[in-house]
Amino acid sequence: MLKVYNTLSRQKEEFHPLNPGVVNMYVCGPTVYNYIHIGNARSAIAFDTIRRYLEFSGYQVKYVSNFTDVDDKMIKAAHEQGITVPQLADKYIDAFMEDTEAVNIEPATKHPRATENIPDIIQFVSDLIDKGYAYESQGDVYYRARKFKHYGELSDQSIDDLEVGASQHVDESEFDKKEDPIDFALWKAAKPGEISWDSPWGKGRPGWHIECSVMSTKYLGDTFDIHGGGQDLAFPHHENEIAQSEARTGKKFARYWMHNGFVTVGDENEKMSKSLGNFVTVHDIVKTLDPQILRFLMATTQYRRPIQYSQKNITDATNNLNRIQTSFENITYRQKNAQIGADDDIDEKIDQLVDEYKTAMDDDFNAQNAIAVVYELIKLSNVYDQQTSVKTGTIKKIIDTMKDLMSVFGIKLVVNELNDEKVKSLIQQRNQARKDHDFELSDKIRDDLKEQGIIIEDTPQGTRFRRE
RNA sequence: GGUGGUAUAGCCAAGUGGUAAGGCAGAGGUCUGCAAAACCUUCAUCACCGGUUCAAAUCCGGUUACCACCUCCA
Repeated sequence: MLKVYNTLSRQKEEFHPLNPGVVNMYVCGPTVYNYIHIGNARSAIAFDTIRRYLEFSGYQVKYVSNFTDVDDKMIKAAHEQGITVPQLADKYIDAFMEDTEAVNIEPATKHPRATENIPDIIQFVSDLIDKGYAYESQGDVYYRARKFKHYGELSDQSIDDLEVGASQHVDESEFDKKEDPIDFALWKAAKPGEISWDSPWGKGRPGWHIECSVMSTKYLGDTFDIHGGGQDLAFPHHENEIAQSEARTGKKFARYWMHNGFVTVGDENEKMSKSLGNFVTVHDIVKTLDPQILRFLMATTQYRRPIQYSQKNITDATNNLNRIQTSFENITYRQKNAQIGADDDIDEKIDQLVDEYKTAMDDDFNAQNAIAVVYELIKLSNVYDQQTSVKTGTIKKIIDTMKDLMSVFGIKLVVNELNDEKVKSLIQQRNQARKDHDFELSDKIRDDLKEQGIIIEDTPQGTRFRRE
């Protein structure tokens, strides 16, 4: 039985989707004014891994993730680069797709953009005004936070304890337009020259939170199963989404709220963020780092835990992934000279490991425990590999299981085919030299191949080789 | 000030009452012509203080440190 930590209740709950067998989930995507940094990637990887495990468990998943393609930062960045807001959005949405593909993130079922849903947003805001939850003020529209009786429940804040302006990011000029300082903008009047859309309140654009309420309910229904995002979005973004959506529909909005932990940098474990300027973009990092390693590091850390981005952690991840990959290639090689049939006791042990893996992941996607099970499978495989007699059926089961379990983490295990005739002939020469006890020559051939990045290993089944 | 989170070996990290998973790094060994890969062995009393209990990393009370959020953030 899958259990999920629900931020709303602050405990693990049994997971039962609204419609049996189907999971509808929405994950807050980025504001597309820059390349995504590895903190954004962590969030995307965490929820992609969750999605993959849900699918592995037999659910059909509808996954919606938005692009926020208009807001103050977009307008500012477009102005600085001398391009329009839509041009800026297109540029970084393309980059997003490229970067997320590199770390093997499945495209969402739907990637809606805020600017493609302006009529729905205007309708949504109008509905809130009609219901008395929102009011127009000098071309802006604000939400009466205090009127929504559940306000603060997600972040466990009582309205009176919210210290207005504590983050020092509030625009002072807004206070004059609000009935109450905790009210938040649904619609913002355009300043001269800014991108805008016509609305009943004059020319303007959506506020920050509204687009997620509109797009999630539009594509997934008034009530859906999982809403995810980074921990920093719980307040105010998700709190406001709940207030907007439930005030409008009178129904429960998201049923399970899931928040991923941060990527931190430096000895102080400081949060990586665009505003602090201490970020590394995926775009840059994949130039020097195999994206699979980044994916492995992030997917095998439990999603609520922080991840320290450090050379040490990258090195560890590299070593671990190499170990899995090498074991996979070795057992694949061992199919040579395997006999027809299966070893039932080994097959049974593999089934047990798969069960342990599921138990781990069913516990709020405990990837740390799950990957520990994969290491047990690796060990089992390595030991089996060295038996004098092995069976094709069991080897196939090992290979398939490794692939399946790793693909949940977004890691593709493939054998790097090396069909270089020159290499093969060098290996033949080397083996002849070894037969002749000309170890000087055989070692030279091995060293030369190593310089080309090809590793030679002698086994009882022959000489196997792989790329470094 | 309010709220949430974290503190386990050199590093990463699991573990919510029964005597510390796993990985990396390190040490020793086996296999090998030598290697490589692999396997085996080895490596901690769990931030601090007090309490409950036959028994606590795990529960309770207190202390300390760090991180995050409190309308820009994944």
